[in-house]
Amino acid sequence: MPPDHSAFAPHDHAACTAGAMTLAEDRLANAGQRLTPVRRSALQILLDSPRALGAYEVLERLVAAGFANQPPVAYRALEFLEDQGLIHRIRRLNAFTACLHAGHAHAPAFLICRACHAVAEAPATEVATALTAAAATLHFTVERSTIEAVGLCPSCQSTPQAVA
Amino acid sequence: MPPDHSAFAPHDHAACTAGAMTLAEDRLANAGQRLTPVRRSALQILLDSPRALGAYEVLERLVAAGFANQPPVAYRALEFLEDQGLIHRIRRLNAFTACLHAGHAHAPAFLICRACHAVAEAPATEVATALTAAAATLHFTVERSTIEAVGLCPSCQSTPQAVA
DNA sequence: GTCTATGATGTTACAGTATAACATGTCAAT
DNA sequence: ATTGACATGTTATACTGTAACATCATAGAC
Repeated sequence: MPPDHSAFAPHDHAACTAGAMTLAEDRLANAGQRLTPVRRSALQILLDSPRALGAYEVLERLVAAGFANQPPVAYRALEFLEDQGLIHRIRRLNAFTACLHAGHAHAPAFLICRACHAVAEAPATEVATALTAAAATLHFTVERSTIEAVGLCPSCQSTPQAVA
Repeated sequence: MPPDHSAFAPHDHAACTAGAMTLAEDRLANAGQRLTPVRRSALQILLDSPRALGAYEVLERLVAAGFANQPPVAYRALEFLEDQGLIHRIRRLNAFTACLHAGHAHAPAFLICRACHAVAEAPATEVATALTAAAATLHFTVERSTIEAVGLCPSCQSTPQAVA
């Protein structure tokens, strides 16, 4: 993995997704969970997308793959995948993105480019630690966290199409 | 202010809200912005609420105060107040909460109790710093951030009604 | 004082996001 | 074969948010 490996840097995406799918299969097998056709398709759809997709965008693609055109079809698959840690929900975008590091315990941070709408997952152990510590001073125990940043990715900083 | 001052600790809430309203008036006057009746009401509604309110909950209360029962009435007031830093949007809840520290530059973290649904604002300078640093390793520049944690507040930890 | 530009509000209509509830199907273990 | 648990199909609806345009109020220019 190159030192600056991230969704913002060029990389062999096909290899990423193939690996992620294999990893997902292993993880689910170990957890006694089933990667049914609709779940597998939903995961593949997100792996194939360079940006986060809304539930209804995922649904469109699922329909193209032969599934029924009903919101619960998409939402159920997405909920399952999120519970299993295979995808993440980006709250600011009402969208979902595949997790390329499934398997690591992680409370990742998401970096959302406001110009090109790319989303990258950043390692955020220190961020999560700081958050847990801040919460502890109020005697609050953190179970899950949402950490998202909006800004400009490397490419969009150079090409100043960057309007507010 | 007591050392553990927070939304989770008992305090003179009426004094808080009165102070916050005064502060809001000052800030808006300095910024050349107007605290119109609907904006003032919306802010008061959020100040009076122990928990974050959805836009439509705010709208209900605005209607009770004599404003029109139309979504834009609430959304416009809320958007204005958020732009001015007087309230915050909690993305995980699709809800809004008054800011009791308006005036300080801050990228606060929000602690959401999953049992009683109280929301507290935690000082999060270190969290924001860590996030900016993590982003910098990917050459991403952070402009705004969303930092939210779900867990258990002090009261709900003691009284184990705490179901998942 | 009245004109006018700006911002705020009223109003209609709709777009987008998400879930409840119940029927049906599938599959594995007994 | 039966059953129980999980998964899917299906209908309907609830919740969240915004576009677009008309009207109104306020403050400053003259």
